[in-house]
Amino acid sequence: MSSGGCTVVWFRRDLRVEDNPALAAGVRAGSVVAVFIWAPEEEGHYYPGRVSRWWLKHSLAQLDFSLRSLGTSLITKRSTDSVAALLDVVKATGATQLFFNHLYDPLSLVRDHRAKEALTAEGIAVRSFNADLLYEPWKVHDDEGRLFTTFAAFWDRCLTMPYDPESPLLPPKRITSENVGYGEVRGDVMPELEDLIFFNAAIDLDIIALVQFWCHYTVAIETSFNKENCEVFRCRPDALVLEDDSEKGSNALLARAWSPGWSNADKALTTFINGPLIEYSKNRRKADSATTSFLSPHLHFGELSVRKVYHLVRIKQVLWANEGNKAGEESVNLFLKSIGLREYSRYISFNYPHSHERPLLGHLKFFPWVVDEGYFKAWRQGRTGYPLVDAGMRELWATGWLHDRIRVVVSSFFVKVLQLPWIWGMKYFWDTLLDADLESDALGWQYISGTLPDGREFDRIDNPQFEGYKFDPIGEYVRRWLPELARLPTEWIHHPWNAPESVLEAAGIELGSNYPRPIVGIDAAKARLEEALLEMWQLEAASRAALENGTEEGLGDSESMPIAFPPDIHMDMDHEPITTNQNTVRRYEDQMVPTLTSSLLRVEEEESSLDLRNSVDSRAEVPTTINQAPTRDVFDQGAVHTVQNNANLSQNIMVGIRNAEDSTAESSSSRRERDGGVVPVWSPSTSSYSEQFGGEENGSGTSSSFLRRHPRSHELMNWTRLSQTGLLVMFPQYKDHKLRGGANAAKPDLILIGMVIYAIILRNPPFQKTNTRYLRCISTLIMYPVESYL
DNA sequence: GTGCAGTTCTT
DNA sequence: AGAACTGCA
Repeated sequence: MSSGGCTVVWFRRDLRVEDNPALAAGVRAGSVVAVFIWAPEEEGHYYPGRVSRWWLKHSLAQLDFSLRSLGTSLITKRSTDSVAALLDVVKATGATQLFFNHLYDPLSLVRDHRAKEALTAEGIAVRSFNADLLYEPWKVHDDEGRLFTTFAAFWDRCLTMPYDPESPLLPPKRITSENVGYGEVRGDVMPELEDLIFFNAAIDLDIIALVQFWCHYTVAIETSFNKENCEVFRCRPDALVLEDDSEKGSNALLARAWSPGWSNADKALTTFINGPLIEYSKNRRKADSATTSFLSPHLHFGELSVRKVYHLVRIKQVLWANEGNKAGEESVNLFLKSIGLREYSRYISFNYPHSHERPLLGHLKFFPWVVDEGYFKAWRQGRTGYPLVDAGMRELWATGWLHDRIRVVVSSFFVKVLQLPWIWGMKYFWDTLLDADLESDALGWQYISGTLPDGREFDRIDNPQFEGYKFDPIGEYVRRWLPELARLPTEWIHHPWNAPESVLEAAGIELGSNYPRPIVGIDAAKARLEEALLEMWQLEAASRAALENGTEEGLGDSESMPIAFPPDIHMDMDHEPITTNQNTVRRYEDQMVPTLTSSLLRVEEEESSLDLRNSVDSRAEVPTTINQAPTRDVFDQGAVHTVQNNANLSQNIMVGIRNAEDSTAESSSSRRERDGGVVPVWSPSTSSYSEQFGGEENGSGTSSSFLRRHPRSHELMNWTRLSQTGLLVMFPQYKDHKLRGGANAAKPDLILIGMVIYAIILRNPPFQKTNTRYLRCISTLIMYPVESYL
């Protein structure tokens, strides 16, 4: 190979252009081919969950966007074997070097080693860098060169290392790209538009992102329609199928609370450092506060460099220290500690590669876990009977997010009260958390489970009732996520099982039907835990004896069986077939899932109130009345009322979208706006909408078969034939808009809007039956962000 | 300085 | 649960 060959920069969990050492080195060396390989099968049990893939998808899109503005683009490949895919890329481009940044989870360590060997054997120069940590795991050890086994000592050493973490690198000014590999992956225009639709439907918070997408797509659409062919999109990251159709509806909601991508990450960091950081230590106690950094998903995907975080935060700390601001200084220490825990999780993972599947303390492997899928399910669904735990689990399910405190509460409950194997809980976190991170979560669960040298004592049980009053003193958080308890006085909110009958009645709660009784009593749990520990020590002693007698071979820690994985969990685990049994109440409970409402969507007043008759009525058709009362009563008050009205409309739309995607879905996601602008409502999810719009009750009817019959019906439309005046007839409210100056220039914009709306209609049979007024509501929803941009 | 009660934190 | 820390007499 000639020395002038280009460099392949292999992106993984370092999806940023700033402070990316591999990219920077590649740019320095000449021209660059940026590659991302999607090979989730390599992750085995840890196939990324729905929300995690959603994040990745958008993060990749933004990385691609940035790379494009620098002169290259991101080539994405779908593969089942990353190393083979890399070899392909190298061969196709004639690259002579491969650069990438380190990862520290066991799977990546093995894979990256393999990549290094395979490519080196082909004569490729392979170099790897540290982009994920302040200090590489092999650089931190005590004075005798031994590894640390407790966090405090580890972190102390990190903070007193003789040299500072590397300073962050600036983004490259431009990237010389190698014009090979283009055209290899060809998207067509319609899948792109689908993304746009969901993007738009969910965007109204993030104008910046909209502008980016808007420019990007407008150009693309103009070109494609002038040419009458759709090959403008090449090598788009979206060509990877990171979310399937049944997931898009739920995912659309995530975009309201989160903005993936490295430049958004950067903004989030700035916002945090200039805002909540100073109060970090004061506020960290509340479960519901919006004062955490919200940076974890950004950090997981490497959109943000920890070194940059570290340096910026330290600068603030020095500043506050000089001002004598004790609280601010303390806040920074605390925040850095959580960065330190992330650091430590990599350290542990690297040095003890089995830490994600095996307790670090040997004797714990003898603990007799309770293998009870019923408990497991109750926990996942937030039906354990302990309000704080249930509220947390429902928030997790609905939003993919949990405050750290609540993570501790629910996982500690899982391990200590239910005594389910922690690996199950970890797997569920992996599947549902937006910031799912193997190393961090393994560390967290090991800590909670007491399987670390410095973890919690194993025989300690935290009482969710007391924790409840500690983290959620007035029950605000519980009421938000468990509307069925909303009318319960604060005195009883964290222990409804003690409340007098009259109080429960007044609150509309019937324990055991409306809201469950505690699944396990704390005292019973304590007794069982003691027994289990006794058994564990006996087993351990027996095993040691057996080992000493040599009657058992190879029972060393390194060879013991890891705990088995849970039976398959699906994100949509609530999708049980609707049984036709007579027990309506039970049935209703099982299907109780969150749905979204939002106050953020702007709808013209009159329109919404009219159309809401429909949706409210349809809700009344839900086959139970038990929960109707509390839900309504809570929200049918004053100002909240209008909020809910608007919210219902959006809910209707979202559910409509979802039903079209997956008509069996009884569930739709819900979310919480960080600053509380949204009222979530728990409602029975029985397919009232598909009923209303002509589906059978089990939803397997119209909508899905419509899509089956017309899988790509939206492609049949030739958009160039839509006249501008035609569009203005459809959407007269925009006739006064000066769209990008000049009538001709306006056309692509209107076409785009038209396409979006039309595609929504085509994809959603419910809307086909609605009138034009409703249509205009929808267009208003979609146009709102466009208007702000224009 | 001492003793006590209440609080806060534990990776 | 227990150590460490607070405020107060």
